[in-house]
Amino acid sequence: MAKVSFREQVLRVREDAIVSSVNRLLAEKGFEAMTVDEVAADVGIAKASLYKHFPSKELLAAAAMVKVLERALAFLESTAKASPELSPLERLKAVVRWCLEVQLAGEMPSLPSQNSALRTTLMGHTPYLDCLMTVSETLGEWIVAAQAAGDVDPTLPPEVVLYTLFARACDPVLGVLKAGGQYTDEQVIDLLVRTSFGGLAAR
Amino acid sequence: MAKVSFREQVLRVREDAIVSSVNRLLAEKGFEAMTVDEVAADVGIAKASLYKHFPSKELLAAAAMVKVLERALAFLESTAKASPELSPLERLKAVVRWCLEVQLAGEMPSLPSQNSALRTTLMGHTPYLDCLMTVSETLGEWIVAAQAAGDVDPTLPPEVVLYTLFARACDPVLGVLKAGGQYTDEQVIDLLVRTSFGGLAAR
DNA sequence: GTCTATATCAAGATAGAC
DNA sequence: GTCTATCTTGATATAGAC
Repeated sequence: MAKVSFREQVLRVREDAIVSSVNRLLAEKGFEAMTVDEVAADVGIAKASLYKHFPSKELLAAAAMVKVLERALAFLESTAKASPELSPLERLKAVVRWCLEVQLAGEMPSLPSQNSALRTTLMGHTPYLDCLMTVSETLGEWIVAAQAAGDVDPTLPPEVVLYTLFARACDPVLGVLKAGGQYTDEQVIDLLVRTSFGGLAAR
Repeated sequence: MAKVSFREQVLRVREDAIVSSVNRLLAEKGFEAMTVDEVAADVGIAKASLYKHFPSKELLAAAAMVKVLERALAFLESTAKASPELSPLERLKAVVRWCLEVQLAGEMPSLPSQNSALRTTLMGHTPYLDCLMTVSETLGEWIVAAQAAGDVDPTLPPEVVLYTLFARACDPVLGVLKAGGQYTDEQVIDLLVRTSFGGLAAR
């Protein structure tokens, strides 16, 4: 029993290493440009071994998405727990800030919404769907609460707000500003949080 | 002289057809998923003929980008000319609206900012750079004017406003709302213009 | 489960006749 | 310039030994 558990732990650690590599490579190069050979080389195992753990490139990406969604979920829970005094709007801002930080750290996998093989895999991947739904529901509650409090525009459909927040996870403006090199990471994040919630128009 | 001109016209028409196909396929599937075979089949010519016109897949994409930038430029000029009474802010909103309309029409090519071969080609493609610069300069003037008029947040760096506007050309929220099917095209566009300029927070 | 070696195939690009 | 046929490469995936 102990031996089995040990082996399972070793497996888990290895798979964690794989998913971490995938996560980083997905963030760096995107799904199409990332090759399975690269992943194997990055992890330091043979490609065939990799395929024993994850039977396809699409499932590799799915695992990476699950991992980042679990991280997001953990952040949501810690925010709700550790900072109950924060208003729903402040929480939503914190979520966007977290998204941008993860992106800046090169840990936000970006998947093409157009790739159909990948889409099919994701739509059939229960852990992914579960995580995505949980995150969406939590954010949805915060959004509705923020609207009720008069902090988020109540005339916007909540789902539009939700999608707009999700889109911050792959906002190309972040990379452009970062590449420009004339702002610190903190300034870039502040600018994007401001434009997301405050808009471009003067108040 | 007349004969040469005629031949050149035929060539131009053919290349226009090619670029139109590329434009549509890029909008539909993205750069990586679009294959040169598809383009050739769509245009109705052999692949080798295609390569006589455009020596690489990257140059095909560059031509598509130039075409859409030229369309954008024409829109900017017609807006400035036909509607001199519009405020700079209203013009900027019209530009975003135009971007979203082109996207909804399936005519907005979307290129991955990560692909390095493509990036290299674009950065060496003078017509592309020229068009991009002209568009950027025109928009930049409108942005500064809108800030001076107190309509656009004057505390935002103009370039941040510019990049945020450019990003509307590949906003994933558009596709998600469109796919949801519960809004008309006009409603989707209105929602995105509102969130872009007004932000998510209540006013 | 891990490895080396290989099958398989899709896609960018080209040769050469007309 | 257009075509058919082919080359070449790179990448997903697998076979089979240990």
